[in-house]
Amino acid sequence: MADKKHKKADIITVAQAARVSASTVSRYFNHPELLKPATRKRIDSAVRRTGYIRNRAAQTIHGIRSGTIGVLIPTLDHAIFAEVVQAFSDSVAEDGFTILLASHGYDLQREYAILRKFLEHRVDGVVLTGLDHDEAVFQLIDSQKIPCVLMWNYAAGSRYPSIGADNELAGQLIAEHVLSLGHRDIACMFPPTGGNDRAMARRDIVLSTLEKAGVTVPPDWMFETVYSISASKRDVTELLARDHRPTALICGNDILATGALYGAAACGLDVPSDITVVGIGDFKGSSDIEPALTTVRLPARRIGREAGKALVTGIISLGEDPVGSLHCAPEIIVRQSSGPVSG
Amino acid sequence: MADKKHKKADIITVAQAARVSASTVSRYFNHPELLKPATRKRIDSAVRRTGYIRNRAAQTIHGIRSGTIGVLIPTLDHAIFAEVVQAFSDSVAEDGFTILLASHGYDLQREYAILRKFLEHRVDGVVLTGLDHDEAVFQLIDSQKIPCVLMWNYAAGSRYPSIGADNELAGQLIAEHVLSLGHRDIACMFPPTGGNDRAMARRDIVLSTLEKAGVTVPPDWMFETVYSISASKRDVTELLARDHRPTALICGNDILATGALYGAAACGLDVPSDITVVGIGDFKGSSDIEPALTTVRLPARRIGREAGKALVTGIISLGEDPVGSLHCAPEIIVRQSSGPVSG
DNA sequence: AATAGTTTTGCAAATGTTTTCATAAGTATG
DNA sequence: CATACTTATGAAAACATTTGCAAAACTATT
Repeated sequence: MADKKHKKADIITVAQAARVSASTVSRYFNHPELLKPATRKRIDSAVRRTGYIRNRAAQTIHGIRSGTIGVLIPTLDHAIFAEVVQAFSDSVAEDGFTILLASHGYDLQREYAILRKFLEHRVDGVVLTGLDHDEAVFQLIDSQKIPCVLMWNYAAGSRYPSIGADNELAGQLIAEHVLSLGHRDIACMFPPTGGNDRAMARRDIVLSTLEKAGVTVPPDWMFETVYSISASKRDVTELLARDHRPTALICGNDILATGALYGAAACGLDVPSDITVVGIGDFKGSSDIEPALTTVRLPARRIGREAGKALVTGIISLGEDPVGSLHCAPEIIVRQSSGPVSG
Repeated sequence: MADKKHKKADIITVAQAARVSASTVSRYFNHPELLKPATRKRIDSAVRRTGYIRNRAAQTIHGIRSGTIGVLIPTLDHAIFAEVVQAFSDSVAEDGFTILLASHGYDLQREYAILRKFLEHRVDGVVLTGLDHDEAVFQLIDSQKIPCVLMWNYAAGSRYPSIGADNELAGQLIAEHVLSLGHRDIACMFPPTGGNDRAMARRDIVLSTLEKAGVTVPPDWMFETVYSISASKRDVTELLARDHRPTALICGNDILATGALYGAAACGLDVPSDITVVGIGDFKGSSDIEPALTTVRLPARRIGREAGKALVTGIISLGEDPVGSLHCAPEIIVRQSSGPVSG
């Protein structure tokens, strides 16, 4: 159908084909109601014949929105982030936005560089993951006066509107649950916390909640384990082989907890009668694993959706009513992997 | 640091601050070697003081590359796609490209619309997932003369260079493995195949491989199960409750196989002595689950990386040497979930 | 110190749009 | 059928850059 000429069709090509001026073609796209129906039809056919595709770059230099949103995440390799991004993308796509996606792998320096690149592309808004970022990052966003939301975590006084779950609350909920079952000999396994405020907040609150109840986690029951089922399985296998075993294990996320369940199974121990295992996140498989995992639900899809809606609102009504933070509350999900301390 | 003026800084603001012309500032970025070191320093400081950020949109209308690549996937919710995208993104980021990401949810109509949007943004190249797409999609890409690769699947005569695994081979490998263990009573569980050439190809080749060996799968042992651990667990629980049970179950992907393992455990059956369960994909947790899953590895990271390298090459050397297809061979991974037929 | 050659810089045109303003074409009113 | 509106269209300026060409500023050579 498309008469591919030598050069790609521009608005002038279309104008000539339709025997109108370029301005009229521009109006055809932006204010079609201003055109006579007959002209509209003529242009319609010309667009089709020439295979014209609008050039957003040319529009963007007029201060018109680019229709893109920059999404900056640590990594897609954690299923939960993939889920958030998917929901976010679907949400903003409804309003015609496309996402520019990049991951920094927990490297704050890279985050700054990526943000700059986003701004070069004149994104209409940006989403960062988590609350803590380099001060330079915040200043850059400030200086560009571009809408921004912090997704995934929630905190009342965040530097930009935050939309997500309160991680401290999540950690507290799971710690209290374990305590309420009577456990006192508790081990903890968290991912490395460098550059990862989420993991850090969770760990700290878990420990302080336990301490408030008079429970101290001995150093050799504190594991820093990379985000991987096999690493967790390995560490847990090692832990459970020792003479003195904890009665409960609190994991910083469901992936670690999954590995822990596998590790316990490999050691021939029963969960929860021999040991209670809990996670944080409520990832996809967590309800189906045997035994089903007790965890705290972080509503990923909802967070992504709400963050998308909020940012789009911020972009469309630029400045008018500033976007507010939104707490998507975490929720304790008690399943079979936790039970009262036996003995 | 950035003196935020009222309006955002443009190249002219910088030029004035550095007491040079706009052209010189442009050269500072694009051909710095043409400038006198002293001028360079002056501009450097001006850029810093004004907080100037280059405008790629303005560059792009000069036919300069936009530095973006459109990535079109079915969904991020399948961890394996997230992994491919992550690897792809990392790969092209090395050459300064940023990805525009969108998912079509297996809706071919939406795929066309998204592609158009990508082209409006003047992406330098596009990646589609899988081999089968609407003819209109291919024509659109043809007409724009833009580099394209088909990622994830491989097939010799694909319409555009394909970089991925041969799904037929993957299906054949797993079917042959199960047959080689002596199984004859075999059930199959595949995801719905509508609009999903990968799943379709896998299913068809599995069935035909079995048939070639004289094994026919009865209709009530053919499950069409949505991509979810719980759905699979449910269906498998139902299957295993029947009087006549298969000795092996071939699943279209590792998620379904994981659910099947859980289902078997819930029914009190032992894998593999009561039933062999195999998957396709070798997803992240598959090696750690108990029992570890026998599957076919589809090298997601490698595929993403190679696709990225190939597309970037295609973009940079536009036209010169056309990108070739690349087969990232699937590989059978025998673990504990499969065993010889007993009985 | 004049000349030729080289390096550095600026001017102006070009890129593909949108938009303001002005003009041309219709339409209703007297 | 002239007049005053209204509606539809075009011309040209504006947007933020890059780039070809020409001029200016150096350097080296005599």
